[in-house]
Amino acid sequence: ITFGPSTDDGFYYDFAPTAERGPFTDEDLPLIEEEMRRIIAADEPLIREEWSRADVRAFFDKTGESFKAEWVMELPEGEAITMYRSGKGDDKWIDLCRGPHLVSTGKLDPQAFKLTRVSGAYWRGDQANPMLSRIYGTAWLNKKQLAEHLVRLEEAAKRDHRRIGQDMDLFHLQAEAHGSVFWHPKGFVLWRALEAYMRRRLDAAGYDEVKTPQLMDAKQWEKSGHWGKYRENMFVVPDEIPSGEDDGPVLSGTSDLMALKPMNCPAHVLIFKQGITSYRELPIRMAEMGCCHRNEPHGALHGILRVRQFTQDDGHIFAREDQLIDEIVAFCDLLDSVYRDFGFDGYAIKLALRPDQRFGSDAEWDRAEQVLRDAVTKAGRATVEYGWEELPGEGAFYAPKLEFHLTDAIGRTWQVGTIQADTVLPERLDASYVGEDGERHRPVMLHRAILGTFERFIGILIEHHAGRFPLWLSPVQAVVATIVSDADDYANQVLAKLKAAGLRAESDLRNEKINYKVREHSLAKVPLLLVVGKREAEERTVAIRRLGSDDHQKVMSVDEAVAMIAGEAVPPDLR
RNA sequence: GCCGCCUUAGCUCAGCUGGUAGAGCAUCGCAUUCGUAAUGCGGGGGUCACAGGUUCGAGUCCUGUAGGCGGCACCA
Repeated sequence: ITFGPSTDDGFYYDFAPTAERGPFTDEDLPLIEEEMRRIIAADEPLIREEWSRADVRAFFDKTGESFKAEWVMELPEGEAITMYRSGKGDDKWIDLCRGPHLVSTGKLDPQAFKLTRVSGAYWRGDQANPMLSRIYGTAWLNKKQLAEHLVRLEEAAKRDHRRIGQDMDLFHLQAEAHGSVFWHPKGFVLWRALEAYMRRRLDAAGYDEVKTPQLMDAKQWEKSGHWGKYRENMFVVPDEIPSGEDDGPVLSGTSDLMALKPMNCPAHVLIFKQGITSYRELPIRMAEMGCCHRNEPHGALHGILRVRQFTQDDGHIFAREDQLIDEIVAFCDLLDSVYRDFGFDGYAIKLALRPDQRFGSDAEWDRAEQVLRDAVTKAGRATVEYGWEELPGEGAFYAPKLEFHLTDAIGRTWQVGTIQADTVLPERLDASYVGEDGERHRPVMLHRAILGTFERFIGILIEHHAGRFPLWLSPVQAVVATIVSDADDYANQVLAKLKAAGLRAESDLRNEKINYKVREHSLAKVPLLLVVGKREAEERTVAIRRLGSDDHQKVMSVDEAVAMIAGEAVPPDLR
């Protein structure tokens, strides 16, 4: 049984495995390709026919194609249904398809397609249904286009953050802490640059930074609603290990339970609830570089883009209804400015609407969704350039979400930033402020993040820049490389001046040819190479080579060079 | 979690149908002081992911486990 929708760069077919014929494997692909070429070579006409729904149903019942039989019954009754037919005798083939098709199989270029992979996919995208065997392929007008496409894929693979993370010694992952990142010194330099930058931006935007507990009593998670809706994904521990028996931790029984926080919002509400808040104090913008744990399904983990322990640049804005639009617009502008500073000109904005499983009334959801919609429109970003679309059913259980997406090296999109208008959690956790009228009112809580998580954002940043970070983010900004050992002392002086200027610099005094050093530091993606030989040592100069520029070295005095580099290395928000 | 594939030296990989492990780079040592993308020679380095099994004999075959990759499902 086949279904063949097209994808961005090709097509896929789903097959229902049978008792005799299990799921397809990689080994099947060449055989199937060969068969496809044979069909193309046969140059069979593809004939369109119109059938009644009942006839189609009867046909698939007869051939035992139960999935198609099920499918066809959902097409409109009175309309003609198109079937395509080709071949004769043993090769006879007929199938349900909306079309259109080529007039004949021979119109295809037999060398311009390739089957790329097999995978499983649930029938109708539902985990409760049987799994079909899916074959992906890519198809082009001619052999040359196909070859170019395959080269593009190879190029993209080189930008993979996992590849670059290893090559540049930024981080690693290992089974003993599966789903959590080991940040190496160079990777953590990036992290710290990001963190320092975000902290400055948030300070300037009127946020107050806080720090909240990793572990909280399960009862608190029950109140917030996470225990009911999210427990599967939470790491739970007993708050006391029973003594006397050395049977190890007990996760049931009389011990009270604690849970590692999967998000920071409830803790922020608890801070908000300390004391009494006046309407005059709103909005309160609370920020936290919050480390969270989520027990994600194994198959969901992906490099550092989807992990089980991560740190969010989280924040919650407690606001009055009349402040919401302005706050959301201000957030959109802040986020835009941040993304641009990191070199992302393009990103997509989606509005994720109420899911089936949710808290709160329909009226609240109507309002919350409309506030987000209005704010994006007011910010001028509900447009095609921003890939604006609404996603029914994709919201969080407590609030609709604006999602901000960036794209990885091979074109997959990842949600990074978000802002969510939530009335449910303030209600459940009984957060209130005193209004102008002296009465208690519920604030709206805007959950928001710009980077999303440091892990994912750094992963995307790596792929976006292919490891060639802007100077202010580069783990190693400059290397002073000597040509002869007579220049060692001078090189050390240059290095000291770079470090005194606050730059991340290293020296390379090894007894190696300059060609070797240039190659090595270029491959390591060091943005600036300061070459010093006998001549520079005598003249107190350096020859600067920029990454990627072939032999356009500039010679200048050390002080001039240090001042220039220090100027370029200033983070964009401080320029 | 589901489907398929993968796991050999620090890295990238080779090891035919089972006969007891190899290369390049990296590392270490020696020589070389050489002006913008790889200087030469030599040395060291592996329980072949882990645990069982089949076999006279397993990197190679089988089973299980753990990771990884590509999808699917999930993503508060």
